[in-house]
Amino acid sequence: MWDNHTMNSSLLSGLNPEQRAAVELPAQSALILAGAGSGKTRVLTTRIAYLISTGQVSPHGILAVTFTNKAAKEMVTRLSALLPINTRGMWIGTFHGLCNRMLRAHFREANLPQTFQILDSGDQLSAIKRLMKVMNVDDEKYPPREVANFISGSKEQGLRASDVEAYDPYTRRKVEIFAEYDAQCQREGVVDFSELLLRCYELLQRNQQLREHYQARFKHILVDEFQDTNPLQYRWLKLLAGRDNALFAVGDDDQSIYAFRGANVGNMQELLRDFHVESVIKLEQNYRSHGNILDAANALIQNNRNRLGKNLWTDAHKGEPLRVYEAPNDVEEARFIVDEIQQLRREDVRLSEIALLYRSNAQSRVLEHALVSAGLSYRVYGGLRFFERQEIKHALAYLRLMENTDDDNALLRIINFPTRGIGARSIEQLQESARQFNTTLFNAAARAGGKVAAFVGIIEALRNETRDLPLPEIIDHVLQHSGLVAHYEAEKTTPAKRREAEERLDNLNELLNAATLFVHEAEDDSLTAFLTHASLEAGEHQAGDSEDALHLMTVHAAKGLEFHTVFITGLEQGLFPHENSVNEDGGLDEERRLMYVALTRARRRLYLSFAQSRMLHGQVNYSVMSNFLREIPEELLHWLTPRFEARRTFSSGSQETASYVAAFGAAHSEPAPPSPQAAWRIGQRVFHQKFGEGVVTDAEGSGNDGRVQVNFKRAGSKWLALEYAKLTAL
DNA sequence: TGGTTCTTAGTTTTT
DNA sequence: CTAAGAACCA
Repeated sequence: MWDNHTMNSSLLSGLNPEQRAAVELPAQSALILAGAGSGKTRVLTTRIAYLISTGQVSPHGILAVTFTNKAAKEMVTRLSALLPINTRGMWIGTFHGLCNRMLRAHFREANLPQTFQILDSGDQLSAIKRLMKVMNVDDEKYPPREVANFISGSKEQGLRASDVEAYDPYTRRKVEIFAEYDAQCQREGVVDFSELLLRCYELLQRNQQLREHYQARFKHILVDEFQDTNPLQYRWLKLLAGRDNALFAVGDDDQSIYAFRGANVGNMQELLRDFHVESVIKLEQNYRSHGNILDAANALIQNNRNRLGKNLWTDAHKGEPLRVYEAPNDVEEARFIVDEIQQLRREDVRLSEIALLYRSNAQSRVLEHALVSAGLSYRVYGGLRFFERQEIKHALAYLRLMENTDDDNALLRIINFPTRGIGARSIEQLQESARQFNTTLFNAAARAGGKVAAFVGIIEALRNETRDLPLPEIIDHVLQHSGLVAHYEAEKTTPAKRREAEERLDNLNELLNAATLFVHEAEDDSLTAFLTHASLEAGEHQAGDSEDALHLMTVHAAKGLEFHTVFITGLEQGLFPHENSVNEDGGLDEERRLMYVALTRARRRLYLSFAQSRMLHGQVNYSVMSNFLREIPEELLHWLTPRFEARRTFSSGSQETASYVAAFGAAHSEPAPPSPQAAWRIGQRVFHQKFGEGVVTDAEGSGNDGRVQVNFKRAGSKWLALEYAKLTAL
């Protein structure tokens, strides 16, 4: 036992009054509105430490939920630093991780096999495709992607197939697929991500004894990033909280950027009502950014309706203004960024302290190209993750099938990989026979003869040979004897292929390392546990983390991170905000929150850049500056190029114009002659040199400064800046 | 069965 | 443009 008094004073020292109030709240439900950089994680972990050290609850009675494994890990790390306790047995994890834990503990009650496997999004998609083939569903009319979203979306609303109300034949068919898909998963002993949550929710709902057990246990439930919870997650929390437990939710409605995937910010309002929350505490003091950056973020986000309301402030200096750069095109934008980074390096800013953010992944290309040319090292985040690589998925499929022969998904992935002469024809026969005998593919394969039976022999041999071996040895054995290693060794034919094959072999080796590490760190070092780990933690990044490199990522991926310098690139209408979002309701607001997240990533320096034209889908696209940039007060900005609007007032031939053209000539080497046409009318037929014939469908601005939307016969609908696009009336 | 060419689509995606 | 997937041929 330690001295409560000293422990508390050291715990609470350094907290501001609001943070402290949040930490010291009595045991009742609360909502903490925590702005960007306001010390949210610190409050969450200190709250846990406080509850434990004041004896209000034992570590055993805490349930702490996050969305990412990274956040969960960080919480554990920080907690261990605050308190001399063993965090191992504590229930701190992601929604999915915790649900998995409960389902494993009560697999019988949940009607699952002990070794049930978890399908990631890719596995789920292939399971759906396979099923749709069996059901004879037209995948043109029902794109598997959409069906997958429909199923996951329904589950995230807490709905089973039988609960979905379908009023049209189209939806009815999707519901049928949904029902069949669930039946298939059940047969095969697998669960997808949303099933993990729904199954756990149903388990607690139906099983009074279990529910009461956990309700009695978790007196304090703490949730991070509460604005990102979906309806099912919220119901799960409500169920566990029951009538008496305290739900401590931390979130920021202004940083809700996952509504497109089912997150429901409305949960924050519901929480206030359902839990009779008396204490809403706002954490508005920001410890991250300089004043100008926060002022810009505040000004921007004020344009959103339906906010809970919050304004960030800081004790820090105003700092520099935000630097704005208008480039003639995407390549020049990248070149500018490279120049600035080289300058920053001379000022001793480390590369790893600089982030290049963009709205969509495709934008990284141009940037990467410029960085490679300049010899600057960088790292693109959010690419293919370790456990999602083809060769890793293959290796895992062997392991999964050994563990659970009902897993048809796994079987289909490897029955002919490496190739062993089992083609589409044989597989079809196998599926037919499995259906006939109402059994799994593996069982059907065992009855078959020839190559198919040989495959069954391979799996059974692997199983027998690895029985009772430690995990890394199991994996090593499987890699060697499945033929995977030999397959990739044999791929080393041409130099180009050799590099690829070597990389894949390296990754397989890395899988072995991952398993070794896992055995050392995990409480449960069984194969099942490792496979679960592989599904739930697709694995951050491979080696090379130590190198000083720039960070390239989407704005979504940047949430929760911070950098000395941030470049927000591609600030153009149609790109950011993205045109697809503008049509969805609430879409523009979500885009604005995304911009808010982007702005608040920067500690000291922020660059905002946009390009007049950019290569998109292989065609040059012209666009105008993002409205989000217009929403930032002028006095916070420092334009590195002449301001967009200012140029319009130039009279031709003036000195200013001449110097401007000299400096930024690339895009203006062929200044568009003033169009004789004063304004384009909607419905006007026009001709464009590159896109051909089209019809004006919309117009903005006036005269030569505006832009028009033209629906081209060949090239589709486009927005064109009249200043640059040469349109002829037809 | 495996390599080729053709077609088509192209936001964001913690698990 | 370019990457993935399907259709297509050897």
